[in-house]
Amino acid sequence: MPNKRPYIHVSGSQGSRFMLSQGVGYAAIALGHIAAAGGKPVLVKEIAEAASIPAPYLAKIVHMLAKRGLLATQRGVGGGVTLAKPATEISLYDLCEALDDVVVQPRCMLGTAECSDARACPAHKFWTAHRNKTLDFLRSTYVADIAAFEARRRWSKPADGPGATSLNILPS
Amino acid sequence: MPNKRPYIHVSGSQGSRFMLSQGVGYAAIALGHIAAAGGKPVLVKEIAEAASIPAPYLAKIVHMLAKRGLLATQRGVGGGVTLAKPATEISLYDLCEALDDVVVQPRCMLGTAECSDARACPAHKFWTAHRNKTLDFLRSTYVADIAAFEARRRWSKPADGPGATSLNILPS
DNA sequence: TGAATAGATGACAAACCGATCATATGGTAG
DNA sequence: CTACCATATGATCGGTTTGTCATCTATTCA
Repeated sequence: MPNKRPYIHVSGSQGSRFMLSQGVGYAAIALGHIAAAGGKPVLVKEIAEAASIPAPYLAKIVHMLAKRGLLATQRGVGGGVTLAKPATEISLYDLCEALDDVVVQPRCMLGTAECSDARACPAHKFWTAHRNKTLDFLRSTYVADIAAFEARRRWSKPADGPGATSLNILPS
Repeated sequence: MPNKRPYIHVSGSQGSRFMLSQGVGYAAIALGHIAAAGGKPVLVKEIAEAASIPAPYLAKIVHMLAKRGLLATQRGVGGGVTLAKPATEISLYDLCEALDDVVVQPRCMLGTAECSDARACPAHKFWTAHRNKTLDFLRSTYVADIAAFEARRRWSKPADGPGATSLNILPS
């Protein structure tokens, strides 16, 4: 339905620091779709069309997630993609790990190589605490939450106020 | 002196989401050095050697910051780089803006194009609050703070505990 | 004027991410 | 066995950031 692309399509790496990689974003939405299907295999093509994600690229992400044990794929007629474990047991953090997002690697905010509690950069104290909050969110947000959020939004009025934005997905 | 490089040198964009760009990190440390010189012009080469930053790359960053009005450069004998305004008036946020770091651009955590209060992605509420804290830190941390932090660390024992890590640079 | 100094500038390479295309491979159904 | 379907896989491309190199230009000083 939406011919306006719901993703920021950027050729090249283009940066985008301070957000998850595009791949993890795609994965999060895709797994939400798969979870919503309730165990029935879903085609990569279907997901790609529904979420306006480039299909060949999504196929590679799906393949990687299958290799890492988060998805199960089945070729041939009647095949498709299913979750390899319950939607309540796959967190955003798991997706970041599986897709090697840099957010899971401890990095200095300023890029210094030797940055630790013992030898801190000027931003170290802030960044350590801030990063922990990021990881807490990723570890406590599950594919099930994403599916529930998307399902709820589908019943709310689009572009609605509080109904569309108050969700249990939000810690603190 | 340090032949171990204090920066993570990565050829290529390599990602590094969830930190500032390498350029902003270099700029922050470089301006700390310049501020510490107390108004005397500092050579790009000196800064580069002291901080183990690639000199030609630093030269470009310095040039950009000069174009944006944060630094003043002077060629010829006795020349070098000085701050164009007081160290207490140049924030990390200013550096990010001048160097077009993506942190200053509002972006959805999951990369969706249409993400707003009205049409939120599952991470929107968390991310909005989290991002505001990031910006608060950047806006309230100044080149003067960096210079002071580096100066203090120089007097502390290297790799020391609380003395080296407790600093006024940390909000909350 | 000429030499030395120091930043300015442009060309270019490497690495990575996002994306696309074509083709191979593994399954199911008849 | 054959046709068809759906994922698997590899080649390739464009764009961005980071980094290197060579050269130009501006300034100072003798």
